[in-house]
Amino acid sequence: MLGKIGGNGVNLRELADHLGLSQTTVSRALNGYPEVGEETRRRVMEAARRHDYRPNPSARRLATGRAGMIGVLFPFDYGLTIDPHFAEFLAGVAGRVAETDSDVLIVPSLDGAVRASRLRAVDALVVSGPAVRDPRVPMLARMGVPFVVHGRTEAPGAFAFLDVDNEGGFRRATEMLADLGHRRIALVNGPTALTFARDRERGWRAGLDARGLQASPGMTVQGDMSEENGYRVTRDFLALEAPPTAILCSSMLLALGSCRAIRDAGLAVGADVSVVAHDDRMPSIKAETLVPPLTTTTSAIRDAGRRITEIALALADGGDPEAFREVWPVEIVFRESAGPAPASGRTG
Amino acid sequence: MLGKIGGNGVNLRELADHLGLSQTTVSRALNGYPEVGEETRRRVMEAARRHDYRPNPSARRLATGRAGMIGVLFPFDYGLTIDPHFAEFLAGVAGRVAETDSDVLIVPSLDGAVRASRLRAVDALVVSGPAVRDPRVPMLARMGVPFVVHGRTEAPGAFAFLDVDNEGGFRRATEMLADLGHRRIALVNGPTALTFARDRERGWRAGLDARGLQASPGMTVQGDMSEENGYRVTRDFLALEAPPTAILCSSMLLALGSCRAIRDAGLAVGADVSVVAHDDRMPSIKAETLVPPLTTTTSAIRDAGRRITEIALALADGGDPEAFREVWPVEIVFRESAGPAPASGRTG
DNA sequence: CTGAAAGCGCTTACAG
DNA sequence: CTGAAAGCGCTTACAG
Repeated sequence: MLGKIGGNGVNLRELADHLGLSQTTVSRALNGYPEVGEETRRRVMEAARRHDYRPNPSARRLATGRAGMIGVLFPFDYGLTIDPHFAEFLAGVAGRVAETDSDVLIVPSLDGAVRASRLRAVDALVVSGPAVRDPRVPMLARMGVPFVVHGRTEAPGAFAFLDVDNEGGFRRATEMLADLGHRRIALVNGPTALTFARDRERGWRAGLDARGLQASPGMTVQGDMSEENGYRVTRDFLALEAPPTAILCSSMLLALGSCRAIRDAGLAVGADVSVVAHDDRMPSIKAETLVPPLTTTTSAIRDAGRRITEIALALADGGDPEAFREVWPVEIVFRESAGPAPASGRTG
Repeated sequence: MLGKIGGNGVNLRELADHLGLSQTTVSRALNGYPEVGEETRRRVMEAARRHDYRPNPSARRLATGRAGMIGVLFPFDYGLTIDPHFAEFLAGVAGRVAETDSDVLIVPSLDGAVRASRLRAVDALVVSGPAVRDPRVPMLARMGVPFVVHGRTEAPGAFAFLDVDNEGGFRRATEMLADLGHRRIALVNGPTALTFARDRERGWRAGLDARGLQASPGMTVQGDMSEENGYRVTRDFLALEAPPTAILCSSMLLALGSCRAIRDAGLAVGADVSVVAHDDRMPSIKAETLVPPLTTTTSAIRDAGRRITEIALALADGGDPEAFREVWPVEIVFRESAGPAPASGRTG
């Protein structure tokens, strides 16, 4: 009883019996094999439709050895604050998978024997939100599951990944701010245990360095990617004796909080304090419609989800991981939230 | 080759041969059946560990008839703006499922024969973000797949659901604002094709009605649940000849935009225009840390995800859908963003 | 173009 | 407490 799922209609044998054909022929007709007679195929298709025949996925998987599923591993810090960007990323993955005959399996964590065994149910895995030292990557490599990482990690081996150029983007943004006369440029970052945050900090340092500026330790803070944290951190920055005149934020939500703190301090975003944020292009927060519109480093996370799924699909088909190591450029979109440093800011 | 997944270790037969036992006994030992000898079980467990034996999920599913998977249907409006709340909801679902030996399967849409057939791979389904007239619900009922809806829908039949009292929450919030002297209370809502938005509008109307106020058509707007839309709608409200003195927002993101528009207009949130928002308790935007802290109607969407998963699990075990029809209360948390109507507001 | 049969890797009555 | 055997519902060489 329990085992009967989905109103359990007919199975292949019953359908074949009904048609007076063999399971072989019916199976071939249904799966579009060329060697089936025109008329036979028509009859089979028609009967399948009429009896609402739906093949048992487990049986098919067992017979073919293909799971027909792409797994998605939650971001590394799952459990605390699930990053809202993940929804957008997942939408990209699911949208692409929906164009195939596979499905998406969510794998919250790799802990536990049960969970690990479940990985056999998957043709390839997408690892989202990797940490700099991410234990999941060597674990997957050891298990021999094909996988592709959204971002990078320090594990040895030529695993597949798709990353955006976080370091380059933040380096250029920092240089741009320096070129606008800013001398104290702060960075409100995510947890640097995560690769994207580590790389953005590197970019920030490199940018300062390139312009002969000091990366003073008090000028970067890492933490939650929340509106609240953006506010709190910025408020503290502005209370400094020598406050930053420009602030880089690792997400739009952080930037929203940052702008709020700036206004609360009676300052104007853009004029008194410049703000540049990284924009993953979540439709729910648009940089161009804020007031003032936000200057951003940007890359569409949904597109990354789509592309990474294509890689996962290719790996599932036996593709070579080394062939899939992509770094997408990060664009800088200049809007009004970034401007020349105020006069007082130049004297540092 | 292709079919070989996850480094394909030993299978049950090989493990049994190696141990000099039957597949029957090994299977029973592994699955914790009581009739296995103490010593035998130890040997089996040990060998399984040493050979990294991981049972083939498809074979197990085929044999037992249980999929070991809970499906999650994307919200109705998937494809356009995927609601960031969905990430939080999914975290609740995935967290609860992870405590079982099942997994989460994402089902973006019910379109297409392939997709529909995939539903057989699932023991029960969670339908998120239902529309008032949601074609997916009758479709699932017809197919006989056990399912539970997050929210309600108008389909006939005693399907399982878990909803929060959107109507009651917004009714009470509206009454509260009216009791504070507000006469023009606006509603910035999501698309009323979706049940939660329809119900909140109903609550708003009921609240106005209860206090003898008119629900003028210009005082509610539905649309995207984005920061931008909150801003745009509120800006338009404030440009009215008789602008609202209080605004209800259907999400925190809308409220963020709304507050921004209010401040842009040179007005103070709380003093000049009261704002009340619905808070699903996304960790990334906290009502209590905004300035001023936001008065909210609130219910934790992650908890709903957990509970709805328990319902889905129960349905998968043959539970009666009629036994699972829950409406959770919506609390009102009073903070500083809502206050008495300004003097000019009382004259309407 | 069609079919009989083996096989995918498990679980589970049934028998001992 | 253990095992031989059937069965879950497909796919796919192999033979014709």
